[in-house]
Amino acid sequence: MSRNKIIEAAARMFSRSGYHRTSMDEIALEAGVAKGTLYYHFPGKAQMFQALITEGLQKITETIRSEIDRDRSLREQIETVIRLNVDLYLEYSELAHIFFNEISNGIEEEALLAVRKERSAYIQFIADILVEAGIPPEEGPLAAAGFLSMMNGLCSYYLSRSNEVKREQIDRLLYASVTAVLSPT
Amino acid sequence: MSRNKIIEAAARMFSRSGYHRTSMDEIALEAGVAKGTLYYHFPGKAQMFQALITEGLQKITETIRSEIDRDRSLREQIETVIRLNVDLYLEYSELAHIFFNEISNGIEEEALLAVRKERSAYIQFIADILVEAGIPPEEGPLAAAGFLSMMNGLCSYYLSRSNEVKREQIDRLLYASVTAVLSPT
Amino acid sequence: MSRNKIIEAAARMFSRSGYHRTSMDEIALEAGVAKGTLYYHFPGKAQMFQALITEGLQKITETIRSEIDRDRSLREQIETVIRLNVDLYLEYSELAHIFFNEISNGIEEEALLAVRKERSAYIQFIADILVEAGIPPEEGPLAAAGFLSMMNGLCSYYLSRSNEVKREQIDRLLYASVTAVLSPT
Amino acid sequence: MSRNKIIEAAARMFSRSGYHRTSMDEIALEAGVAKGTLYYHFPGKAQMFQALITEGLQKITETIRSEIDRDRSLREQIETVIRLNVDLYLEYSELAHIFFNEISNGIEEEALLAVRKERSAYIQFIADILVEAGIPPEEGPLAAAGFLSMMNGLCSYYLSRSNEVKREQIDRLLYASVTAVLSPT
DNA sequence: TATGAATGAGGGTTCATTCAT
DNA sequence: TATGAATGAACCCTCATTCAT
Repeated sequence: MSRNKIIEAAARMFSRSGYHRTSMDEIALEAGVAKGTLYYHFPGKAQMFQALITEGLQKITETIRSEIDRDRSLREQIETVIRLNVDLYLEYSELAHIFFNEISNGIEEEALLAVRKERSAYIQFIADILVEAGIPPEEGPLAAAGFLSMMNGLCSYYLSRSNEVKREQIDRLLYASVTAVLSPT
Repeated sequence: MSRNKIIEAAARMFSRSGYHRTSMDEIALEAGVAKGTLYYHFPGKAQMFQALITEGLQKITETIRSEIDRDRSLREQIETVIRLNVDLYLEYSELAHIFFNEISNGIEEEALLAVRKERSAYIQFIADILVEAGIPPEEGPLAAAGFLSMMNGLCSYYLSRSNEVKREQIDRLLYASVTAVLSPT
Repeated sequence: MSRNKIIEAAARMFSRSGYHRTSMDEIALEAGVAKGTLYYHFPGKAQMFQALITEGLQKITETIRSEIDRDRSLREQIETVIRLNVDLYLEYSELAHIFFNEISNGIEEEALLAVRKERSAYIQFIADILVEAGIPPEEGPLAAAGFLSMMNGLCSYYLSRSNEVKREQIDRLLYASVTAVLSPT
Repeated sequence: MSRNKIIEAAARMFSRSGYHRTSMDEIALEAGVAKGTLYYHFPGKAQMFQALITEGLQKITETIRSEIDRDRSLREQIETVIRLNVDLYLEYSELAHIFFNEISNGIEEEALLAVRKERSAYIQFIADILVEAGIPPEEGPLAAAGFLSMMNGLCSYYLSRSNEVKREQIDRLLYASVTAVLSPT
């Protein structure tokens, strides 16, 4: 079906050039369909982006959840969450970047709200894991937001200076931060 | 002089609506000058943004440096760095957001590089403080990048949910993270 | 049969939103058929409009003719023509409006000509009645065109200002105009 | 100034092809300016149309008013109003047609209201003249609307069948109608 | 007889930038 | 030093129509 081709093409293009730099023409070209086809499947650019985020996050949360279940110790669980998030970020860096940060720009209001909701849900998803790991419940979402942003920043830095930084450092710094928050002095 | 009026107007508008949502017309209107005047003082929008960032950061680094000098203990210095950064972020949130994240969009290459350089310099500036505070030198920049991003995320979250979160929590979480990195287990 | 459902749906939609504001999607939706079905029954939008007009007018002229036959006096006949025309206009205002005026827009040439022909025929139909009522034959069509347009304008005005105008005024003004033309000073 | 060139070009194009059939590209081409220039002078197509109508009507009402003042008898005044309106209609037929009828289509709400207001004002302007000539005040606007629509229809018919109809017939029919309304039986 | 996914030409609009004054 | 009219490439979106099933 061309809907999938479009979603995938859009993910590629957004991840490569960002939301605004990617034109509908380019997405159509990349997907190998006519421009009008985009509008047959999605009401507009913003809603396409929204669908892409929603459907992507669903897969991601499912993956993380199932991987965590296999782990025994708390430490392993946290390490898995970190590892999977970093993996995903490094693979879809630009898209993840948009998801975490760039949202507020020129996206249509309704779709923007939907994406924000998606983001809140993901933050809550991470927060729940942190709470289970021992963080005070009322601080969970904030800590999760901080964790994800930090990851975002570390990965960005890593991608632009991969010669100076090793991948392990990212995981280690994140792990240190998280455990610091878990058992505050 | 018009130049200052423009810089200030641009800072206000960018901070209010973001880089792309702010048009040159709006900046001219806000500054109370004609559109052409913008191009008399700056080669283009990107360069105006760059000037704004450069000049703003100069003031900021100076402020932080002088405030730190007054502190005695290491702990006080770190707390000051955190406090000042959070203060600035909360005041110029959107602008800070752009500075830390949104850079990759549709900004002209050359100016983009210049802004990235500024950002690297600021990260290095924070890194130097962290190194002085005990972090291994080769990890300074990455840790600083992580710290700034985390602050970014925490403040964003705080701004959108100020009823659920207290300002103190931000500082505390940041402090915990930083110290965790300073003395890894 | 689908064809009828489509014609009726189209009449409703055109009457509600006008020819151009009504999309083929909307007609299909209103008719409860798939979009492709429209093109199974009609070569295109314009031809659908044309069919709608042709078939509608046939019913209308038959109605008027049979109603007139029952009347005895000239005065009654004229009053009946006026009353029926106004009734129809007020019921299918937008459609009637299109029929009388809006034809010249973006309708395909051939269908446009067909609709114009229908309109001429209807004008001639009214003209014949007027001639029978005493108007000079060479002036019949022009007078009929004037009569129909006037009705059009009066009804439009009435529909937009129904609180200021009474339905009877329309009929009265039309009657006065017609009789003035019948027996010029 | 190019604003005038644009208004004139738009009047020509709208008058030739109607509002919807005329694209902004065509107007720009006809005016000899770049497309963007249209948007420098007008917020959009609808507002351009609105400006065109407003400014045109101003000239027209002024012309009619000054010409009427020279006439002595009531009869002359009415004849003048008829003559000038018909003249104008025949010169800018399509534009006048749009002004009187096509308004309701795909024009932006706000501009649409403005044009409707303009039309109401013009109807009132004609109504005032009719009232002065003896028509009951509460019937003035309706009669004026009827008069203008009739003129519209007669002129349209004349333009499409100029070989069958003489210009004088239009004026005569209109005069007969008006006087019939002035002194109802 | 009916479907609906796919098309692509065409339309209105935005906006950073230029330049004569 | 400053202006603002003019530009035009780029963009998002609409919609009548086609066609394989």
